[in-house]
Amino acid sequence: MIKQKVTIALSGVIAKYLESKGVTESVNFTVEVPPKNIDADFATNAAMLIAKKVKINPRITAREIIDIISKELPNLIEKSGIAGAGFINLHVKNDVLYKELKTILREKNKYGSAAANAKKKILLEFVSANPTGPLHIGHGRGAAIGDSIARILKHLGYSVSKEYYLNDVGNQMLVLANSVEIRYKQLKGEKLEFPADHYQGDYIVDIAKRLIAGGGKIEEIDFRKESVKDILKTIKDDLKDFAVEFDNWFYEETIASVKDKNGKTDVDKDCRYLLKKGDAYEKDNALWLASTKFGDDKDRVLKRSDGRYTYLASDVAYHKSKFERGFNKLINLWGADHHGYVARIKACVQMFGFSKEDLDIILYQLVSLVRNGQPVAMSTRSGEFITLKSVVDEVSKDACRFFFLLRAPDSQLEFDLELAKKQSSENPVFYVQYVNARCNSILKEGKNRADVVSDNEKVNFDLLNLKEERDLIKQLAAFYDTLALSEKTMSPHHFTAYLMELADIYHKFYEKCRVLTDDDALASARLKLIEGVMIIIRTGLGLLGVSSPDKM
RNA sequence: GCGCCCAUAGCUCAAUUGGAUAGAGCGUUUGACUACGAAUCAAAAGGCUAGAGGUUCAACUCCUCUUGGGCGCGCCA
Repeated sequence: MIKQKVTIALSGVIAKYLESKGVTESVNFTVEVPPKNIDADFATNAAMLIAKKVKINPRITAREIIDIISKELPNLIEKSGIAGAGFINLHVKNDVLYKELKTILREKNKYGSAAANAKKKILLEFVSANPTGPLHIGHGRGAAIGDSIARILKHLGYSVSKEYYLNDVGNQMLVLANSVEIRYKQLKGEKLEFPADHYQGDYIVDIAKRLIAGGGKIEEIDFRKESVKDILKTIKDDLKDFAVEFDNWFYEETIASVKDKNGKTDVDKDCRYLLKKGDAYEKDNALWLASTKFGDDKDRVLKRSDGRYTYLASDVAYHKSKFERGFNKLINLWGADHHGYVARIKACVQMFGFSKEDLDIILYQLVSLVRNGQPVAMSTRSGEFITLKSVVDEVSKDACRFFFLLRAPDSQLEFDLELAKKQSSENPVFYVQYVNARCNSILKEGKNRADVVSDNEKVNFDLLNLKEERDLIKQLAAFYDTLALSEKTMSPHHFTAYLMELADIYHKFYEKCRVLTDDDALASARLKLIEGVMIIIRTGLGLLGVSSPDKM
């Protein structure tokens, strides 16, 4: 958190400067890592922003601020200078870097956590694919992004619960049950036509086969329950192989079918509540949600004129239950094809007395599948889908997750199956994992030496003063910034970029600086640096759900 | 027709959310293993950030329009 320290120290300096100029308002300056060609650790745009307010040349303002910095922050800033239109470039003292490295060595995989965040209870809902078939590759992207966001938020100290919402009632389930039943009968020798609008996949036949193997009379089989159970097991297994586990599986049945002693479901009660409150109304024999009151384009039907509820009614009750269970922050990760749904759900949480900021909806663009440049059609109904499992089996869990997390959620992702296979040997994930393997070898070798010092307090960190060593420590500390950025943007892809850059800096250090030199003191210090690299690489890959093998 | 997302190197994508000379990987070309792992490193080539205006000291980033793609717009889920 070096950058944070610099930022805090600078705000003090700048407040002082503004006061001396008689300015009462504050400026929203930034501290950033300058481009590679600039020789400085950090840069701030403060002078340019202040110059505008006090109407002085920014370079003069910068000069005056630098004077205060050198007087006030001698323990933090080694030197500073003016560049370009009025940037202030800052070199931090080496001691600051060493102190941060020691913090990493001490806190290990907890580096970057903030205990104060624990009181925020977050419910992260993702995947939530209908249990009508195995997960396909698009669900895989959602699973990778959602799981990684959960890991990042947990690392930051938040209390996070991962939830899968299961649409186990409704029309689709009847079609599913019927699909299995027809296959069942066909297997039993009945000559039946299989309807074109039913689920075509082979897994339907597999379920029917298992039911036959289980014995029992056809009249006694609940095809809906059995099919959901079967498919759910497949989904859970596939997710597990993808290193994704949920804390809770929320069945739609519990709010839409389960009745209390008065014969009412949660959906009944919530709709009545909204009607009473005036956020729902009756028209044309149907019950409408007055979502336009909260910015939706049009009002939506909750209950059809024939008395059946819509899918939305369940979803309204579901979101109410999220808050009722004590969560004060909701995050929904949806495929971009659901974007039309955002306004109405945002409206409904507000009807229940929460602010629209309490619900964060992240949309991820769908994956378009390509094989050798030819688009592959993806539809659960057609049966022509590529399952998550097949891809994971083909390119490995680590490569698959890393690949999905390489891109920002809102960029469309083209997934070429042949390319993915090819990348199993060239994928950047191996570039990052290789760092860990190399470090591990060195540490192992280092343990054979009796002369190295392992006590953090006795190691002379001052010996780490080459550019490559400073760069490496700075990058380790930037783990902290990457966490903050990922939280702010709700996107894990910053971590793949960060880790690749860390790997790059490490490999350069490796070429330039031999760790196990004859100089015991230097070897000891560099071994500590290696230890720090391993901590960050392992923790960072862990946030992506990617493993860190010691050998490759 | 309306709405949301996107357009950056030959390909797939970044760019610390408005900062300095727009960066990686793959692919192409050239070099480096007699010390800790060559799954690596060093170097070259590759760009009018789709186009046109505007705001700003500063625009890939914000605003307007145009073009071209993806998705959505049901008393379906």
